[in-house]
Amino acid sequence: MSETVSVKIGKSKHSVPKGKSLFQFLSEQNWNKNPVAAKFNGQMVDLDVPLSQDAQIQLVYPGSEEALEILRHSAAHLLAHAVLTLFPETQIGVGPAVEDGFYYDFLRETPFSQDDLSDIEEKMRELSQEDIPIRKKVFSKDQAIRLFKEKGQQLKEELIQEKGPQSVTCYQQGDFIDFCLGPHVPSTGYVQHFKLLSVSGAYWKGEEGGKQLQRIYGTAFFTRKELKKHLVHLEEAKKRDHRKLGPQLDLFSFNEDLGAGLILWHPKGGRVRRIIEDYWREEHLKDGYEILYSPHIAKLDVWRRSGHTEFYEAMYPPILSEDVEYQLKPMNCPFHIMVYNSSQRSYRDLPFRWAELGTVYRYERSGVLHGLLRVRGFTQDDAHIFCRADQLEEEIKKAISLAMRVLNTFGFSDFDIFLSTRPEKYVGKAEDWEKATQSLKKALLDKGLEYRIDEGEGVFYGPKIDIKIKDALKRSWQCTTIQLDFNLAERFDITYVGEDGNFHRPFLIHRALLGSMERFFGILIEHYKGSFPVWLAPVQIMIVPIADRHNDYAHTLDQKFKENKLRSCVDARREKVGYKIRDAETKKTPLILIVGDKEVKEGSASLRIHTQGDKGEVQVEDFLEKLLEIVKNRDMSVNLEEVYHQKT
RNA sequence: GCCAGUGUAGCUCAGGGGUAGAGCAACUGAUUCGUAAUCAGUAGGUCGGGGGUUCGAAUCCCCCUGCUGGCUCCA
Repeated sequence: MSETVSVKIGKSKHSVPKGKSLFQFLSEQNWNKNPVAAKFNGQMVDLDVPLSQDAQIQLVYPGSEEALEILRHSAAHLLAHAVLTLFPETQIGVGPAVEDGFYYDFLRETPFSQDDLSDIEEKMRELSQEDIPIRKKVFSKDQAIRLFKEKGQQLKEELIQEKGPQSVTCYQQGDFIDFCLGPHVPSTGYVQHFKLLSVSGAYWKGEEGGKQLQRIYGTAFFTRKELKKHLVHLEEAKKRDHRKLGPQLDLFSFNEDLGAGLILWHPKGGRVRRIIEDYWREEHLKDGYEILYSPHIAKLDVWRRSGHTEFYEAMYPPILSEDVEYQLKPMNCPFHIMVYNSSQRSYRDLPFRWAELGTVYRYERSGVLHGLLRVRGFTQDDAHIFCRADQLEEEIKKAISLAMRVLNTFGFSDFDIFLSTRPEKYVGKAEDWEKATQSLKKALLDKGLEYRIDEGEGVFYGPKIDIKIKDALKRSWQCTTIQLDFNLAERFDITYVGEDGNFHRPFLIHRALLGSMERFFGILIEHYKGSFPVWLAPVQIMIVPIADRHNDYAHTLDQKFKENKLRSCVDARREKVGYKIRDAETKKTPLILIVGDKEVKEGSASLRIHTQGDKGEVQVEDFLEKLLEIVKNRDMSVNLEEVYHQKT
């Protein structure tokens, strides 16, 4: 008589012969859905787990995040399997599932080419069709080391040596075996809808100076449809690429002769930037900020004192002037602190809120430069707040509100907020850290904002709040940061005279809302796909006269708009209307006004809205009034429909 | 910085040892036109820069530079 165990799968109870694998049991039951793994008393396991004890089992089905991660992990194994089949001399590194797919690192004398990639993908498909069972194997550490040594897999050998426990789990599919914790899908046939995307370099164990490996990236899904959707999404992202749209829309450019990471803002980009800056200033003044200006260089000693020479790598070498070394500024902080220290401050003066659009220069290594998002010269929307302990919480709240208000206006309403707390190595007093961290938490709580705590992940000089915004494609971008700085406060010995007549150290809050003008502009371009809302668009209205005889009227309208501080333009070229409209549409002009005989006679214009098409005739005064309202309110939508009733 | 790929007209791309090509854009002319491309013509390039191999280099090799995908970095 064989022993049985009692297992509860979901809500149904079963009595099963002890030791039978879950997979086998499910097959016998003709389980109609296709799980990929299971949770055995809460622990994630493979489906072929032996049912050796009474257990509560939850099956993991496609559709869940966990299942997708398992699938992708198995896809990574399939990739390595294919690579070793085609190129047996290759050594395999590590191959995890990542955010949008998976990768596997390989060590090989000749790097993989694009052609290799399609061969590998082809081989993966073959192996998938063979539907090879994936089995978990447990070895002793010594056995495992010997096994991989025999296979010439030194990287794996090294990994097991370093990380392997006494009993080492491996996964085998056919003649491919990998050191891995799992779990995995039951067989290679589960991995069907995948695509290899790119090859790149990667360092062994992520250590710079370590061995250079070849990393192959891919993605995998449970259905063809999902895979297709993801690939379309990638295409969509490409179409929004600000590096493409920027020069196309004549917003900015780079120039090889000028140098890498240095931006040329064109007139149209300059317009948008000015509008952003004007708005930025307006909001800051509302919140009691003062605007500062500071130089682009300072004596090297300033940066020695601030600690930047010591902690900060990304500085350009000093410039020598009359035997004194000067340094191009990578930060604005010391300047603001010097303004603070320019006179004795009283507790009555605080808080100070000082903001500056400060242009800084950082030596970013060539390989990290990326469009407007990572450059060598950029303008931070910086500010420093000096306040007393009793003002701290209020000041943080104000800064958060300002950030939210500004970001909302630009059309961002989806945020990820992070609070980083004290790391092991830190400067300043522990009690100040505690006080500051509590204030940050309280401020977030008060604002009703959800946030995640990165325990011990703070920078050495103070706790901070980071706000990441999500754009139209749900991609996350770091913009706002609100940081306490105990380091500079001490190094520059900032003080105020308190009510008690003694010197006290104020809290120093460092904060940026948009991050940098360049970066934020890049994000905006991608968010809006180059089609800016009316209040931001470099050209808001394109006036299109149908024939030469309508040019005068077109110019009259143009003049009227300009007098109202609107950005309009007349396309008086001797081209057909269709041509001019197409041109304006390609340039993503939000509003197009067409004027012909009828409009001249009636003092009207025919309105066309970008991507929405013909909206019919409008009365100019009426249109102007409504447009001004939209611009004044900084209405994000280009859609005039709600405020504008289409004439029939 | 590292690994790999890549740079031909303003843009998109063809040409891969034997006189540099197309479409769009630009310019000129004709067309005066009603909601995403009118027609014809003209001009435009040290093929990213430098060096080498060769009778001859856009093409092959080396160095530099920019860009792209990653890695590392982003106190």
